[in-house]
Amino acid sequence: MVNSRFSVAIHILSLIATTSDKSQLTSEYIAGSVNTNPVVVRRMIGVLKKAGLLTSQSGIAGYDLLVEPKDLTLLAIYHAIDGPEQLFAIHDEPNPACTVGRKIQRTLEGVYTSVWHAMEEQLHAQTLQDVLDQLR
Amino acid sequence: MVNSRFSVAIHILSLIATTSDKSQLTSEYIAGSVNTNPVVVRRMIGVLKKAGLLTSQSGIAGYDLLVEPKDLTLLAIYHAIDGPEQLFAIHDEPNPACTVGRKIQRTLEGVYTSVWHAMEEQLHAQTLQDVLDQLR
DNA sequence: CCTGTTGTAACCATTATAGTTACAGGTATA
DNA sequence: TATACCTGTAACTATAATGGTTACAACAGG
Repeated sequence: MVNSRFSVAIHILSLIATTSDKSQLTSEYIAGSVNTNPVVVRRMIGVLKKAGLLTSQSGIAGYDLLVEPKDLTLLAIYHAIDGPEQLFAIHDEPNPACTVGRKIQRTLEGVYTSVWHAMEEQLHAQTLQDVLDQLR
Repeated sequence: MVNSRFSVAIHILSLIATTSDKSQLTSEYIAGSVNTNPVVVRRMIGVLKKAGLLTSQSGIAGYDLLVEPKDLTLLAIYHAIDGPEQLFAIHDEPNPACTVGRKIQRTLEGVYTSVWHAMEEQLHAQTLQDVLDQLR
């Protein structure tokens, strides 16, 4: 199982998208909703900021989305947090002297790539707005 | 990224399917091809055996597949090794007092389930025989 | 100035992973 | 039977990832 950063990122973006009172929207408040530490939130927000999904100003509470929720696909969020594109690890240095060992890595890469593409399609088909609609 | 057990399992099954000289097929030989420790191999084989994919006999070298490679889907292998069905972790106990926190878990579960189903389809569409064909 | 905030670096506890040692017990053969 | 080789499994360990935490510099606004 992959880490929970993707879930946390979606949670944070949902909060930013739905909270009207910006002065309320501090990293501490967000951390209270996510149930984690404010630093974890600020760290994640830093990543999302670098990816161009939102802005913030040092010293001032509040964050602003730079992309409309309906235009922000979950895949874009996934890329923003630099989630792994390979879901399954492939063991290192199988024996090249063996027929199987020699080609297994390339073969598995092919398999996993097709799996990954299927995932990508799903993530591309859903937007933050879809998530917000389901939170109602 | 998930662990490499799935890759190792496919590697092991490929070796068993393609090695004609059974007396050669020891856990040490397999470990040499996978590039790991014989105990890691035996441990994995124990799991595959419990799942009914192969047989072995204590004390005797060699393993036998119980399912034809063309009938063994990668999804079946994945289930055999009890791979996670949830790819992304969801953070624990978001704040129920918050609109987002209250519903985020269920919403994410829905999203991740659709993603997982897409993956399942891909894994179901490929068999061990397909892998063997690519190893040629 | 004082309070509250963001942005980061640094450190730590917990857990997962896979590698390793050790050994009990089965099998085959000289 | 003695020997050699194998499987099966428990137990331990080193390494790395994850996420929580402390600490503090820098900024904003009353």
